[in-house]
Amino acid sequence: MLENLPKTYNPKDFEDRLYKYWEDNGYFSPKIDKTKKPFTIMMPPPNVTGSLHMGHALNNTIQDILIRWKRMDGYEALWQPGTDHASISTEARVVAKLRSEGKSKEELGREKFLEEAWDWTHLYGGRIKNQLKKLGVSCDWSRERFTLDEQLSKAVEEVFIRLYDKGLIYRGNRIVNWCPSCKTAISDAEVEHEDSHGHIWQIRYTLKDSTGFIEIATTRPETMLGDLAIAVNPNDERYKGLIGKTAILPLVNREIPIIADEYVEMEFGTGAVKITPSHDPNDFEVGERHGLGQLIIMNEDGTINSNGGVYEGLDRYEARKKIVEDLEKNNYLVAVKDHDNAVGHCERCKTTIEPLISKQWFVKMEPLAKPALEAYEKGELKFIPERFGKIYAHWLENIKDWCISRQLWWGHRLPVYYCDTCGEIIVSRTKVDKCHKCNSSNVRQDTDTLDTWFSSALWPFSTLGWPDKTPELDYFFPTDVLVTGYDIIFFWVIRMVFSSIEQMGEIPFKDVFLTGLVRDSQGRKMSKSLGNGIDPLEIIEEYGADALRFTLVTGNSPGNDMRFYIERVEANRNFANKLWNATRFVLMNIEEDLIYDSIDIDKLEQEDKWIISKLNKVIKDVSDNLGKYELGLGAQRIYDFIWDEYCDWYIEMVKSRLYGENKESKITAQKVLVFVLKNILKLLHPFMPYITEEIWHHLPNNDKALIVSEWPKYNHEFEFEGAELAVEYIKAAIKSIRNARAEMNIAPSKKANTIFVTEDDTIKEIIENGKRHFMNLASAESITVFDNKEEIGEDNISVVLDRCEVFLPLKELIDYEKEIERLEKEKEKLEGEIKRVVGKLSNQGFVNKAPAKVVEEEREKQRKYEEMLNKVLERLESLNKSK
RNA sequence: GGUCGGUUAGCUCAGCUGGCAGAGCGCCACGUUGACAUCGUGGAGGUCGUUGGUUCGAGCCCAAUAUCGACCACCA
Repeated sequence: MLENLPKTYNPKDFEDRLYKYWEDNGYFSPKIDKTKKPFTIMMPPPNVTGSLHMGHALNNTIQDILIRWKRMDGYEALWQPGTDHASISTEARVVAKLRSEGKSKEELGREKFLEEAWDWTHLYGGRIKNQLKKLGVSCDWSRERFTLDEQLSKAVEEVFIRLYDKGLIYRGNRIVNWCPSCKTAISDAEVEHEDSHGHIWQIRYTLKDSTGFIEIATTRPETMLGDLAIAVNPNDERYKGLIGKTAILPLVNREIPIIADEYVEMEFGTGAVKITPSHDPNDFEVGERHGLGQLIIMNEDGTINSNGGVYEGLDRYEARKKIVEDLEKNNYLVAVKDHDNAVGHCERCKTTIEPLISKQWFVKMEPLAKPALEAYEKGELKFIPERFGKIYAHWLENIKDWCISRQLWWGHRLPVYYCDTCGEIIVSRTKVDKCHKCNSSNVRQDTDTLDTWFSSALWPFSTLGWPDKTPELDYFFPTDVLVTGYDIIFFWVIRMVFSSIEQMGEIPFKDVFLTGLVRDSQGRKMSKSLGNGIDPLEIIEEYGADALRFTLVTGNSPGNDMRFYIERVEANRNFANKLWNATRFVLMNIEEDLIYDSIDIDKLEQEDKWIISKLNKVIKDVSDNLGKYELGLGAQRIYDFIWDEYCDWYIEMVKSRLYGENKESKITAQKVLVFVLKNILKLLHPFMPYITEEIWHHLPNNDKALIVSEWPKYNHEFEFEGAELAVEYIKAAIKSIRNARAEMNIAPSKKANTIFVTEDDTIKEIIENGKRHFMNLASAESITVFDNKEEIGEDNISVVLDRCEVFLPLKELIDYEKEIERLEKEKEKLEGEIKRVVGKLSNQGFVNKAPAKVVEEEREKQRKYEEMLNKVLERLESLNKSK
């Protein structure tokens, strides 16, 4: 007996130790080996100051499964890890921290603030890395990168300058989404629209010539302070006479023109729209068309500015309230109606977005989007599941320019300088002290930083050393698959694709595997505010990383949200325990000095061939599943094989040989036990890396770690169809016998002579060969095989099988009422089956058109069921007679 | 308004190219044989949301419909 395992599976005993062992041995670090194929995955960089949540656990588990599989399958597998500086959220946290200390970012100044931010980063920066390690991720930590690393910053700067030089980055005064809380512009992708129940106010503007008035409708009355016109549709008969006239803006008393523009929809509201070019994207365009100019009425914090007259200083919502009151007081307000519309919110802080005209930097998207779309349309870029391709394409087809400047300090500062003397804009790789145009030294760098996603868009190549030509970039790029949540397709996936095409000339990855959300057991999104988040680390602590990993990849399909149930983790922990104990059994029953590395096919017995043949199929299926990203199916396949075939049947079948006298048979069983177990461990390793590696080191003849062992291959020598059929027949027979005994309440300990009656030579042979199994697994005391039942007495339990009948002469235990009941049930079942089969076969269409194989199978079923039914009827008849 | 998902056992979900409906949990009965009670054996439980269609054959394909959900969207 070999070194034993502890009696129960306790993952805490070895998980951390094994992780260190893998890492210390450099197993996570691939080499550049041109004789081997690379396989690369870029880890979506978590926020540097973030902490591990179920979403991370899910997609990192998936990535780890793929990486471990490919590594074993002979690839140089690089999994590139790192973290993201997450400008807006990190900055918000540092600002909040400062506020709690009674300080503000402004009074601290840029330099000091950045010091604070770096302190914060260093304080929390290692946390998520250590949490990921707990999960067992086999990424190459020696290559860890951070988006603010010097190298990556260089890449950011390089891309900015290249795009600027190509005219793809420009500065413009345009309507942007402004977050009054974060006090920065954000991109369209960062705005979340949410339906809200609001109001629409109908307001009367008097005409200057006192000939009447015009009524407009608005959902944001406070913006009237910035009105520069009223627009109507040129085809609107109601207003034809008013076009060109002047209206007086209520409360403000500004004179504004009534203009005609196609943009106005006659059916909506009153058919007349107030135009506020500085605070609404549509109005902005109308304003441009009609040369209305601009009037900004709001400060960056959402309060009304000095252009708002008496309303100056009020928050936008206070101003709204006050303005409505004043309108009402002065009889300008005609009506208020309930009105639902979608309001934009800041993705980070949920504050309502204020559309605001502002001078910002933009990336011109159309030329970049086009090839990104083509890559998808040509099929170079694939999505799993496919439906996400449409979402990707739809976004690209409707893309708008990307606002990339942020009024934040934490991030990549724009490499842009302004000459205050001559107004020149200088974009430069190096610090600029003097204007190259007017030679003035009155030059200052732009204070803005870039959108975080601008740097993460470069992640697939910046982490490999770009813009330098590095061997890593040459070997590992492009990557193979991206695994990420569907919620960041717009933020990240799309931007990586076009950035990569633009800078590298090719797509950054071929496949995009999208995961769904992990929700709580009630189907709610896990969130901090709800307090319903489940901490992966707590789960790992209690059940082990393997159980958590297995839970996350089974029981759902890619791209679908999943509910997280602790019961499922428990079930998977139990599975690990099952494997653990199966291994203990094997270890208790093998010999130390035996060589287990080869098995001799000639010496294999029936059940050996059966399990090896089954294993062979599992190897094929799991490999296929992994290749198609069907991780859940693959995991399930191994689970079933381990539990239902290896543990429930093979181990049970082989026990008698292990305890028996036949030395050679025993050795063969021992070798097969170990052989199959080793293969199981390999197949399961990507899913449950810890337990498999731990067990592996207890098995004999293992010279290297499981993590770098070879992935099993399908082997044609292991196709044993005959043995498979035979063992499956035996299994079915054992189940039927057990069933009959259980229904008759006969304890398994009560052994019975078991008499088989069959004329079929194949069946006879199977039974003869399977005697042992009936004795051990079907409570048989002895086995007898007869050609017919004449030699058998009357007082039996009978079990009808395919081409065979089994009799258990347990006279004193038989309750004939029950036996009849049981057989009646059997009869009904068979009659139902026969009805179905006969129906099918009497359909000429089926017989003529279905594949011959299918028809033949049905015929065979008909024969089988009818034969079995006859036996049941016979049996019932004789029972009723003797009653 | 547009697009896309889900609807299968009591619960949560699988179900690959159309060919006898599956798993885990839960439930019922029995079980301490030296791997495992984190277990074993047996069992109950489903008109695959509804209606049509295609097909020899539909959980799967098509069309409607109901319902829940997600995403996109500048109707003031």
